[in-house]
Amino acid sequence: MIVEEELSTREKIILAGAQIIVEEGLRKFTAKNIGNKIGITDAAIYKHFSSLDSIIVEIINRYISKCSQSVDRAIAMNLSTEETLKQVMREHISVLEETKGAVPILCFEFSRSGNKKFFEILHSFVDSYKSKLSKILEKGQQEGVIRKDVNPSETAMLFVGLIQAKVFAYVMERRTGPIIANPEELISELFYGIIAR
Amino acid sequence: MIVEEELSTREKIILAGAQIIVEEGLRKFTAKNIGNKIGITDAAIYKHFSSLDSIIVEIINRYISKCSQSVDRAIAMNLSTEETLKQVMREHISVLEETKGAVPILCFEFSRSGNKKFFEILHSFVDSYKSKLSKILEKGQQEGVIRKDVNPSETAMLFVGLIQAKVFAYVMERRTGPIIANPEELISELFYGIIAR
DNA sequence: CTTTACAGTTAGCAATTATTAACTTAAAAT
DNA sequence: ATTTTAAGTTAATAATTGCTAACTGTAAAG
Repeated sequence: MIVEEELSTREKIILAGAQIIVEEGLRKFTAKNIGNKIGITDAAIYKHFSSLDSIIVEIINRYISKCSQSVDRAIAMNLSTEETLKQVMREHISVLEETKGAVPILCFEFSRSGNKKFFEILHSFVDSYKSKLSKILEKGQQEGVIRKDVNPSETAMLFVGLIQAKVFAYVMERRTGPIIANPEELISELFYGIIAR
Repeated sequence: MIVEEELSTREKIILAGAQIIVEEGLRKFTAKNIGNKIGITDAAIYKHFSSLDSIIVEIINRYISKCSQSVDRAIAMNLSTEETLKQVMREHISVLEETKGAVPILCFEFSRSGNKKFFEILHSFVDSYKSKLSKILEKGQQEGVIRKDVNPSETAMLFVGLIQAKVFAYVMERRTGPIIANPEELISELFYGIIAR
C-alpha cells in the first residue's frame, strides 16, 4: 500500500528536495530541512550525494526531461498540426499535474540563481523545446492554420508561459487539488482567444 | 545628470534590495549584498530599517501598489469593455517595463516564502485585483463581447500570469532591453487566439 | 562654540549553513 | 565465523547570516 516505504533514501532525498524548492523556495533548500523531511540527519545526505548542488542537478534533469519528452510524444502521435499543438498542451498539463508544478518553478528559481551549471541545463532545454515547437508553428502558418502575424518562437514560449501562469495562480491562491481545473478551457483560450465570435 | 546621486540611502536600499530579489533570488537578499551594492556596510542598513523583513514589506508595498493602480487607471479612461481590458494589459506591460519585471517575481517569491505577513499583503492585492478584473470580464460576457464559456476569475489571473510568463522567457533567454518587445502582439494573442480565421 | 543627532564605521554575538571526520551498527560477502 | 561495506549517527569545522554595541566623524541646532 505505502509505496514510499519502498523508495531508496537517494530517491527520497530527490523528492523531498524538489518538494521544498517548489513549496518553500530555494532558501529553505538545506541539508537539515531535507533530512528532517525524510527522517535522517543532515550528515547522512552526504552518503548519497557529494554536495547539495549535485542534488539540484539531479532534480533539474529528472523533471526537465519529463517536460522535454512531452513535445516528442505529441509529435509521435502523427496528428494534424492543430491537433499536435493542442496535444503538446495536454501533455504539458499532464506532466504539470504529475510533478505538482515543479518544472516551471524550478526553471524560474534556477534561471536566476547565478549558478552557471544549472542555467546551462535549463537553457539548453528551453532552446531545444523552443525550436521543436517553433517548427510545428511555422508548419501551421504555411498550412494557414496558425495566424501568420504571430512570432513562432515567441508563441512557443507562450505555451510554457501559460502553464507557468497557472502555477502562479495556483500558488498565489494557495489552492489544492489539480493546478489546471479545466485543461480544455485553457487550450481553447490559447487557440481561439477570449473574444466571442 | 546622475539622478541616483540624489537618492536617499533608504531609497537606495529599497532599489538595491528589489534588484537583488528580481535578478538573483531571495537567497542572495542579505544585508551584506545590499550594502555592497550601494557602497555601505551591512550594519549601516540597520540605521534605516529595523530588520531585513521590514525592507521586504516596503518593497512589496511599493511595487504591488503600482500594479494595483494600473487597473484603476484603465477603468478611469471610460472605454468600451473590450478596450478597457486591452488597456489593462497595456498598463500592466508598462508597469512591468518600468519595474523590470519585479511585480510577478516578488509575488512568486513571497507567496512561497512561508512568511505570513508577506503573504497577507500579496494575497489581499491579488484578491482585489481579481475581483476588479472579473467584474469587467463579466460585464463583457453580458455584452456578448467576451466568450461566455471562459471563467472570469480564472481569466483575470491569466492577465497577470501572461505577464509573468513573459518575464520567465525574458530571464530564461538572458535578454536585455524591453521584456515584451511587441505588446500589441501579446494582447492580440490573448484576445483573438493563435488560430487563423 | 558647544551640543546633539545622524549616518556611517569596526568588532563581535549567537545561530545557521555546507561539509567532513570519527564512530556505530546491521547486513552482505567472503 | 569473520570481514567488509553501506548507511546511519554525533561532533566538529569554517564560513556566513541577522543583528547589536560601541565608537567616530560631520553637520545642523542651540
